[in-house]
Amino acid sequence: MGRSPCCDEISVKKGPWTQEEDEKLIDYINKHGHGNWGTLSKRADLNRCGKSCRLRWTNYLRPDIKRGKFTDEEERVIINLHSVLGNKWSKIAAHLPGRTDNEIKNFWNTNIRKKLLKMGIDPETHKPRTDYNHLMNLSNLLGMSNIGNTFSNNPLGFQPDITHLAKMQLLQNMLQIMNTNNSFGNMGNYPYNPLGNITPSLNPFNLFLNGTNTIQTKDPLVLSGGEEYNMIPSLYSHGQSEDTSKGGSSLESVDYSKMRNISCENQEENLLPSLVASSPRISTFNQMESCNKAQMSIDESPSNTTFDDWEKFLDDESNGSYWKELLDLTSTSASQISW
DNA sequence: AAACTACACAACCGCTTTAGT
DNA sequence: AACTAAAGCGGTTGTGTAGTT
Repeated sequence: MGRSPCCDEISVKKGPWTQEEDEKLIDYINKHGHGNWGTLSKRADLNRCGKSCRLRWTNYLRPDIKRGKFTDEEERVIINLHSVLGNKWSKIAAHLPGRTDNEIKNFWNTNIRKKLLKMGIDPETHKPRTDYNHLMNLSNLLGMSNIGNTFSNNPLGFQPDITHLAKMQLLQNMLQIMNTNNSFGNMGNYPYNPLGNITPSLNPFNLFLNGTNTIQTKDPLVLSGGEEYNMIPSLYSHGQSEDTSKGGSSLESVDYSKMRNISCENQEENLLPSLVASSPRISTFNQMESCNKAQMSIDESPSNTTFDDWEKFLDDESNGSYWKELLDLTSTSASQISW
């Protein structure tokens, strides 16, 4: 299993490919196929490393490569697959005809990743972020936006969707924490109690209610989600649209039901927008496959945009009293946890 | 207009896996 | 089974460009 000989031992050209080089490579492969990449570079009169030739061909020159922006549906597929497969770009790419692993990886790192972070979702675990600094920032944001809303002229310049976003994130994070309450009750399994140094009177939910942050910590507190909690709301949980599943899309059919760790028995009770596995990579595929596909809502709920359902869910109630009620409820539940 | 910044994407690097002997 | 070369893969870096100050 030795390493392949390094190209820099030979004096080969590096850096961006010229049009002339591209033409030589395309011309050669069209006539002879690529065969051995190492010998190809010499035969095609390219002063390039074989690896470089292969990469240029597979990532750029191949005729079946799909160019242009990723569609919403492609984005959704990528996110869903990533939640199951992790950074297995080539495996993800296998489900997106015409897209290369490199392209998907770049798209993820420059686009989706940031988008998820902004929404309070950890792009690695696909769980809501639960570090307290993040929650406190949201809390402050909410508090400030409430102040802003009391003035007709909105001196802080907050836009409604900022408030909206902050609420969405708060809700997610609260649900995440509530879902982990079993773990808190059994902290013996954890190396430390993440909330051990917060006194009961400083129940974070009470702080969120007021939009204030009175906890002073030097270091960020990180909550461990543990392995046991079940379902969390997802902002991107829809699988393919109906159109796709009927073959209306060029995307290869993806059977998410075989990939996800979904707690089937709780499925019917859940009134929240559709859900995604909270810790998919922890679960085994056996568990995933034990779920009856018929119980899955993910492939049966077409959505125009990735986040529509969550937004509808949040928009359905008038803001103030609803959120107060919800937060009160959440606070009560949370207080039963040993803070 | 110049300098700076952020972003997108192509390409490289080095490790792992696969296939052939 | 052991070894090697080639291919595959994922993380990282470099570069061009658009947007902002």
